[in-house]
Amino acid sequence: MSNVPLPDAQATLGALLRRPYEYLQTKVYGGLAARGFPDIRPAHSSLLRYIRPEGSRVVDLAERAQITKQSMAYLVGDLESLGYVTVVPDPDDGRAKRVVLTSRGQAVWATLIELSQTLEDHCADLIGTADMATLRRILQDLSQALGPRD
Amino acid sequence: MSNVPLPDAQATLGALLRRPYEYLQTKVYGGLAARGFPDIRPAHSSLLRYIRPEGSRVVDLAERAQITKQSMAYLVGDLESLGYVTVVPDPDDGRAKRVVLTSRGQAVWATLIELSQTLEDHCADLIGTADMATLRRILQDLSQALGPRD
DNA sequence: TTTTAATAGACAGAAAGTCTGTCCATTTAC
DNA sequence: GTAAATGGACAGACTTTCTGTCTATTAAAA
Repeated sequence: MSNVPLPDAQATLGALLRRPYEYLQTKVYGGLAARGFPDIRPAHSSLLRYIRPEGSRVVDLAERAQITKQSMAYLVGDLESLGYVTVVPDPDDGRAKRVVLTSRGQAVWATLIELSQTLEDHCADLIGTADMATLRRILQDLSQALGPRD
Repeated sequence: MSNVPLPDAQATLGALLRRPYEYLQTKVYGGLAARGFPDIRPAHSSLLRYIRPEGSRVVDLAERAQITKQSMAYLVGDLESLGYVTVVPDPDDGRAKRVVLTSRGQAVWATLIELSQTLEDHCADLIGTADMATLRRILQDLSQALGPRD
């Protein structure tokens, strides 16, 4: 009687988005490991995605990554101990510090972007460049429509 | 000199996929909480996504969700203690057990699907039904092209 | 200008969710 | 009928997140 799980949990929009997202995630972090950055983990992307060239404060990073400042502070400490970032005092605010990428941090950042591009090119090969362009366009429209922040 | 973070980590395909994915995730679990299921957490979706009406074994769930059987066993134990699933012996295999949704589990499952559909409809309103259909079509093609499993 | 608010971060502790490693019971294969 | 494979249980660890509290400093208000 109870044939409940069948309108297919695999056909939701969320499921469709998850598949390529996890593919990219796996390939990117695998690629980083293969290129000499085996200690960079997915959690670190919360910092790497939002850090600015001139350095960023912990609160700002936390807010953009949508996690608590304590969680971001943990990631900063972790990446600091791994040699990817340094923390320097903020010249404009005695309370604050700035998180800055070391040269190794810049290297990992550049590799991240390069891998992302390569992976996207691979996907474009699979579905065609026209569809990839359309996919990007629609996702961008959707992001915009969802608002800059919830 | 070092203007490294600027080819824009926010413009990658991964970033574009993440935005709507996290939106859906937030809204779905918020919606579940609002509808009387505040104890269902995102991690539980690894089980809820793959459980079958006739019940599923832990190893099967783990394999489909791409986590270890120990991790899946943890989720099973958790959902069992919350009253969403029960574990019954597998009639065909003395070693095995079957994880089965309780009626409350079926209720949360149905609510999950309903929320997903409502959210997708909302997105379709934002970008138009034509674009939503195209988005689905392309994501489905991409999933297919990426292969059934890595 | 002093007092009060808000802000940036540090520290402590806890919890969720994942992993590895080991073990037993049962089933399948030779 | 023994050996290998399989489903699951148990123990322990680690990562990543959270809440709560605290200090130092800055900004706002009196």
